[in-house]
Parts: sequence; C-alpha cells; structure tokens
Amino acid sequence: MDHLKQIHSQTIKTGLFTNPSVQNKLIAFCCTHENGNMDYACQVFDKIPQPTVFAWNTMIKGYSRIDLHTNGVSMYLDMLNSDVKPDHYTFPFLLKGFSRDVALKFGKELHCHVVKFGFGSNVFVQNALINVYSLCGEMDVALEIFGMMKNRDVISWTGIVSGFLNRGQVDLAREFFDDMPIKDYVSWTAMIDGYLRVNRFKEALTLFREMQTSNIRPDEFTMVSILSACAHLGALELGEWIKTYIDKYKVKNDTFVGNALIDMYCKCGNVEKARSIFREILRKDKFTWTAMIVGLAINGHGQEALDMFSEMLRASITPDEVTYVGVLCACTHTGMVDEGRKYFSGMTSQHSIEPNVTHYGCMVDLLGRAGRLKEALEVIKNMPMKPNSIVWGALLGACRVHKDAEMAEMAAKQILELDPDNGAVYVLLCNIYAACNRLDNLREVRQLMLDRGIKKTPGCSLIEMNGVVHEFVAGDQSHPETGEIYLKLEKMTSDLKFVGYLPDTSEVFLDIGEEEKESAVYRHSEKLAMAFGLINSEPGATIRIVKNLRMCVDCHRVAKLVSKVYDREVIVRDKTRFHHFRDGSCSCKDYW
DNA sequence: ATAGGGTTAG
Repeated sequence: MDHLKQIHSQTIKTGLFTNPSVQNKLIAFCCTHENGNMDYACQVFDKIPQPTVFAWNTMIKGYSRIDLHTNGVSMYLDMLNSDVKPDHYTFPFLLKGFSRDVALKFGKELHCHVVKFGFGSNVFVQNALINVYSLCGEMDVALEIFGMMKNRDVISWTGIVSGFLNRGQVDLAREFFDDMPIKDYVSWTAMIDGYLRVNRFKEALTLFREMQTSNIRPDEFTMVSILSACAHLGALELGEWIKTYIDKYKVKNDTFVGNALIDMYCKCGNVEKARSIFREILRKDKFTWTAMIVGLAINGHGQEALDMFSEMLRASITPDEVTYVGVLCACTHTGMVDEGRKYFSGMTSQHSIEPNVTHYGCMVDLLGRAGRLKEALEVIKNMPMKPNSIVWGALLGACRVHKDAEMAEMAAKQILELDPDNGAVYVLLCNIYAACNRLDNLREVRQLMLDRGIKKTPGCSLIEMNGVVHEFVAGDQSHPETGEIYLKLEKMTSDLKFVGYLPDTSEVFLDIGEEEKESAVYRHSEKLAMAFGLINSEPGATIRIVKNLRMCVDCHRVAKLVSKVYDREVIVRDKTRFHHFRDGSCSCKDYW
C-alpha cells in the first residue's frame, strides 16, 4: 500500500490521474489486493469527477470482499443516483458472499433491479440470485429461477443443493446432487459438508470415498470438512491419512486447515500432535487458540489450557464466547473452582462478553462436580435468563456423582417440564435411585417410563480399525465377528477377575437379580469395543473408543485394568471428556 | 473483472 500511495501522488503531480484507466488501476489494487485498503480506495474514488461503471463495480466488489455488503449496496444506490447504469458485472459483485441477514434485507429488492435493467437471463446474474434465495431459505423462488434458466451450469446446481442444505433438508439436497449432470469439487464438498451440519458424519465419509472413486481431487475446503467429520467420529487413522494427503499433494495448508487438524487431533485424544500443528500455524486466529484450549481442557490438561488462554491474550487475540466455554471447561475437569469463578467474572469485566446460558451451565457443572451442589443451585436461581434443560442436566449429573437423590428429583422435574420426552433424565434418575438404594422410587420411575413409552438412548461406541469405523450398541450382535468378540469379552472378564475385578452394578436400575445385572454391564458397548480392539491389536498399541454417553463406573474400572493387564493404552472419549487409561490408572484421576 | 463449498461449545 505504501508503494501505491507513492504512485498515487506521482499521478497527481504529473497530471496522469485524470486518465480513467489510471484511476481504475489504482482503485482495483486497493479493492482486490490482499493488502488492499478500502478507506484509501474511497479517497481515490472520491477524487474521480465522473467514475465509469467499471470503477463503481470495482468499489462494490471491494466491499463484498471484506464482507461490508451494506456499504456495497449504498455504493450501488449512489451509482444509480449519479445516473450510471449497472452492467452485467454489477449484480454478481453486489450479491457475492451475502450472509443470510443481508440477503433477507436486500435480496428481493435487488432482484427487481435485475429485472428492471434487463439482466434477468444472464447466467452469472441468475446464479447469484439463486444463491441469494438459497440463503434466505426461499427455495421456491430459487427453483423458479433455476427452472427458467436455459444454460444452467454446475454453479446453478450447487446453489440449489446448498439452499436445501441450509434448510437442513439433506435428503432432498442429495436428490438434486445425484441428478447433477456434472459435479465438481465444490459440489462434492458442499454435499459432504451438508451431512456434517446435521451430524451425519459416517455418511459424510462415505460420500468422500465416492468422491475419490469419481476421481475428483479434494481441495482444502474438502479437507476441513473431512477433518471435522474425523474429529466427531474420533477417526484418527483417517485423519492422519488426510494429513499425509495434504502434505503429499500440496493442498493449500491455510489456517482453516490447521485449525481443523488441531481439532481432529485433540478430539482423537492425540494432544501431542495437536500441539505440534499449533506451533506450525503462522497466522493463528481465535479459532486456532480456541480449538487448542478446548482440546487441552477435554483431555484433562486444565492448567495448560489456562496458560494457553493467557498466551492468547498476550498475542492480542480477542477471545469469544466459545473460548470461554473452553476456559470454564478446563477448570471444571480439573476441579479448579475458584479459578473458574474468576474467569467467569472476567468474561464481562475484561472482554465485555455477557455469559450465555451455556456459560451458566459450565458454572453449574464446575460447582456440581466439585460437590458444591447448593452453590450450583444458587447459580441457577440467580441466573438472568431462564435455565434450559442443559443447565438443569448439569446439576442432575452432579447429583449422580454425589448421590443426592432429593436434589436430583427436583432437577429432573424441571427438565421434564421443559423437555418431557428427555429419556436420559429418567435413566439418570433411575441410576441415582439405584445407587442410593431407594428401590420404591426406582420402581415408580421405571413404571412411569413404561407408561409414557420413554426409551433409553442406547449406549453406542465407535472404534476405528484400519481406517474403518466400527459401531457397537449395548448387547450388539450385528458385527460380522460377533462370535469372536463375545468369546474375547468372556476371556477378558475372567482374566480381570483374576486380578481382582468385581463387577460394579450399583447403577444398574433394572429390577433383576444380581447375576443379570452383571450381564447387563457386561454387554455395555464400550466393553464390546474394547474386546474388538484387543482382538485387532498387539500389546503396546493404543485402543481409541468414542462413546455417545458418559462411561459407567464399571466400564471405567474395566478400562483401567485392561490397560494394565493387556498392556494397551485405552483412550475413551465419552460425552463430555477424555479418559486416557494407562498402566491401570486414568488421566481423569477418577474425577469426572 | 462475473456466480457455488470450509474451522471452535452445548
């Protein structure tokens, strides 16, 4: 820019500035170069007595590039006021990169202008309009434009597919996707990402494999989506394969990719690799720091997460509300109650971030897990917004750990008022009654569940072996190697009993005999996954499991013993955090 | 000079 300013003053001195092509070149640099500067572009633009439509277009493009679409729209209106007519470049520039609220605000009106000025059948303009309506969720209008187009191309199709994905209508989007005459890497990535947005991660991976068989090269956008899927599924092998692919094929390794890699490594329990990626990222943004802070927190490195937060502030990166979720989570998982309170008040006083309902949930979690149930309840009573079922759920979870049946009843009642079909609440309440030996209450709730047709969310564990994700639900017999797995499980249980394992059935709430209770915990999904992992690995190996619910006490104990007896590192990611089992103990130090 | 896809929590 400094160089440009020199050139600019030269042109004024020499009188060259009056040449329209020189003016346009100056503006174009400010508007499109990565070190450009829109303020300076304005200064130059204001000196031009009669800007051409090209100059106006360039200014509009510049604003859309830095997401100041409102400025772009006022520029466009100024242009009309100064009697310059838009051309077929104006609308694509103007509409490019609209966000949903901008699209809602200006979309229809600008569509009228398109028609009025006669660009309604220009492919570029039509595609831009499809995209605007797709953002607004107005698929009927988007489809109308699409239907009228004589020359629809891959971009028009992708616009429609994205529109349905924005509305969460993945299957409908998939029908259009399958009908596309030509698909390129953008359309594939959009569809893959659509599955991610509705938490259908395995389908995202399946589609990625199809993309590869179709010989379409993924780019860095695709990689980010796939890494995110790996993070959710705990699919480390595939994640590492992606990392190798990125290096080998020189896929652009930007900050987005780095951030997604950090998240993937952390969510697969490999903090060491995440740290090394973190160090390699040159331009760290708030996502980089936040992903690392959250990752350290859920892996039990609370103090390191807090150190990382201080370092982030020293690097002058402003935290957001998600960063603070990570910070509070770090305090929760390591029992740092006073620090947690300090950071909570710092949110507003230091960074003017008003705590949202999630942050109050974190505070309830923090106090509750530390056994300070009354204080946790005080937080709920004093919070400025209505507590949701997550906040009450945090209290209920704490009641389970600290076996407080009275408060659990109260919390459960609150949740069921907000969310009557929440099966997990009934289950938790049953766990607590069972653990407190309040069998009459237990029977009542069991009956209630039957009467109301409430189903328990089945426990489900994922384990990745040789790049394939295997899924087990409690008591699963659908796996092709199921016979072998149950044999291994039996052998495992007897081996462990030999070193002192006694099944812990205190939380089993089925009204059944002790022997059946043992067989109920025996069939938990993470045990099936562990047995499967043992069959398919050697001593010294790491077994990684991702579970959809919290681990039960019995499985936690079994995992500790498995790590010692069979010399495996067992890493279980449960609903809220990681457990790294090594040589008979767990990284959570039994605080969870 | 033209339009489509990507990251952090719960």
